[in-house]
Amino acid sequence: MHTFRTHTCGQLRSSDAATQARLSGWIFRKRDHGGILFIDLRDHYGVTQVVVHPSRDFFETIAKLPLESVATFTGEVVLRAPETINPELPTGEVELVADACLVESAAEATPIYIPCEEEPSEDLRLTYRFLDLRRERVHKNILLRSQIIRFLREEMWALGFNEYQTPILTCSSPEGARDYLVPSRVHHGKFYALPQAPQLFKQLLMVSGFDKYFQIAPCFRDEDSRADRSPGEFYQLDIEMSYATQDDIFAVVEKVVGDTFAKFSTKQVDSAPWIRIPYREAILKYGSDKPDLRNPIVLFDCTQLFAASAFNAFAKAIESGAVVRAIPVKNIKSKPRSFFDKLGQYAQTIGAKGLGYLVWDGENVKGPIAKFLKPEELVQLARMAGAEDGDVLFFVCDKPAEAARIAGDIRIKLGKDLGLIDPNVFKFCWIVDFPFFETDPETGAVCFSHNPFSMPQGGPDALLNQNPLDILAYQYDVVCNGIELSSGAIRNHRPEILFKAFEIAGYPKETVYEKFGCLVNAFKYGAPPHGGVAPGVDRMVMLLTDQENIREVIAFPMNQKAQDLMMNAPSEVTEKQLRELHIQVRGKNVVKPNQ
RNA sequence: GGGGGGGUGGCGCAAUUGGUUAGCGCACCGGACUGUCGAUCCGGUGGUUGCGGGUUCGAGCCCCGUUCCUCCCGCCA
Repeated sequence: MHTFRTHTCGQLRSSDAATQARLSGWIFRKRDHGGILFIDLRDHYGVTQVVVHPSRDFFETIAKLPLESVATFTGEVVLRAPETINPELPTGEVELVADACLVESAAEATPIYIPCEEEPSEDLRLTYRFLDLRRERVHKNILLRSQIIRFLREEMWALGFNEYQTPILTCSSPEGARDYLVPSRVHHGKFYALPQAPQLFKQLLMVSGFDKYFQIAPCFRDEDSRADRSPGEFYQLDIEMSYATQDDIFAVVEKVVGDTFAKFSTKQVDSAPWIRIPYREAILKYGSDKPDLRNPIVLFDCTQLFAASAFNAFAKAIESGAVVRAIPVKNIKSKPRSFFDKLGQYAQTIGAKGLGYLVWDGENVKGPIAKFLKPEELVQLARMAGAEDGDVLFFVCDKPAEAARIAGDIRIKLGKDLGLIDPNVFKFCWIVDFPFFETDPETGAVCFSHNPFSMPQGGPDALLNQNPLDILAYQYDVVCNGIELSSGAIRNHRPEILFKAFEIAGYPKETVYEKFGCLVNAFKYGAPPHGGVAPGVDRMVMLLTDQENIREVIAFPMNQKAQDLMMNAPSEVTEKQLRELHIQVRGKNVVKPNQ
């Protein structure tokens, strides 16, 4: 009688030699020598080599058993001969010599070969996600996600925050993203909505006196996806604090997010406090409100210089409202003509009318637009850019928003193409001082630029006495390596300021009550000043695992068209279900009864 | 809604830019092999090149339509 200890496939070491062990797992790889069979047995914890000798009665069975079948082996842990040690494996100094074997579950040939290094197509991976998740890279991502979420909770608890749950079935909110609607069976013709964020609830918790709230909160938005934005649903580390200033909130995020990045990555992480960049400065210098600060290129404006220049293409555009943004790049004069041509072509594909440039070459300044500029203008540009021999200035001329977008895009492309971006650092920044109002590009009327519930800087006085377009909000974003991690704000907890703000945006008091009655009502009964922030969990994990796509860090993601290919969601429902919900579907996608 | 890229055996890719029988690696099947670890060696099965039409002596490649995936713009307070 042997006594077997059950081990994981990542566990056995040389110290376990000569003991009896039981291992269960998937048959990851087989090496069949006819006279001896090696099996790499895999589970969540690792891989261990199992040796099967031909004298065993299960030898033939195992030799023919397809990969990815699940089996349990028992036998002796044996120290490997020195020349057969596998230094790649933590378990590589030993192997299990199988005495007995039980096939737990024979597999069919899998559509995805689990040890493969090439990426299977997205469709296939999502349809067979349960197999895709067996692959080491994705499996590790999901495990790391779990560990990160645990760490985030521990950090929040350590700072005195408590986690509270908020409803998943709530009411549709008139602002923001499209809602996912859920029809009510009991209330004919009425709908719940899934929360875009627990925004109102966390503010109401502040009114109720829970002064330090957090939640790993699911959020639902019916908007189109991007590589860093999963369709339908995502998770936020939702945070709200009473009596907090903007600096207090920043300190919490710098601690929690900073610690998390330091713990789960070997990359260099900015120490607190992180750089703060006013919104308008970010648009000017980086062409974006989510700048990648690893990229050394910093844009600047040279509208005035070109307005007075003899370069009519720009001068005329400037007369009708265009601006000129310069993109300075160090030491690329030796790039071939094709480099500049291709960049110009790229600029056109993203909507630029052209891409002028100047090359500082020794004593001369060359380039297609050089002949239109006077020597003193070139000197002035060189001074503005700090341009020296070898440097190049690219120019984008367009309406302000377009010029910023295009120049920002080219800045990013140059950063990537020229290898200017250090892959081994995380660069954080706060984007602050968002404008409270903006003009609607279509109607020209004043409207909220971002979040109507944030506190205007300067309070009621600013609302009464300042030009609305000059008013800034206590509103901020956290950006890391060009990815927006989080938005937040100090909230407007005073009804009279809220009413005034909505009045400027053209809404009467009644509208505020109608749309946001619950919040305003709650604020009437004594509301603490409060503010918060909500770093995106998926995006943090994405950055920490160096993934280009957010699907890589979500166990069961939907595809770009918001379909779950594995579960076949969304799906048609029966007529009975629809009848109960008082819903009639136009068109043909209705399943007949009893299906 | 718009723009870019893509769809070739089960999987990942190629096809000298319109030219012979559509190749390669992995997986799979059969055989050999007692120390491999992405085992190796020998042999084999498997393709209506997403779908429909067109141009041509000839189409995986060109044209038109359509569909699916992906990236981006719009959108995401």
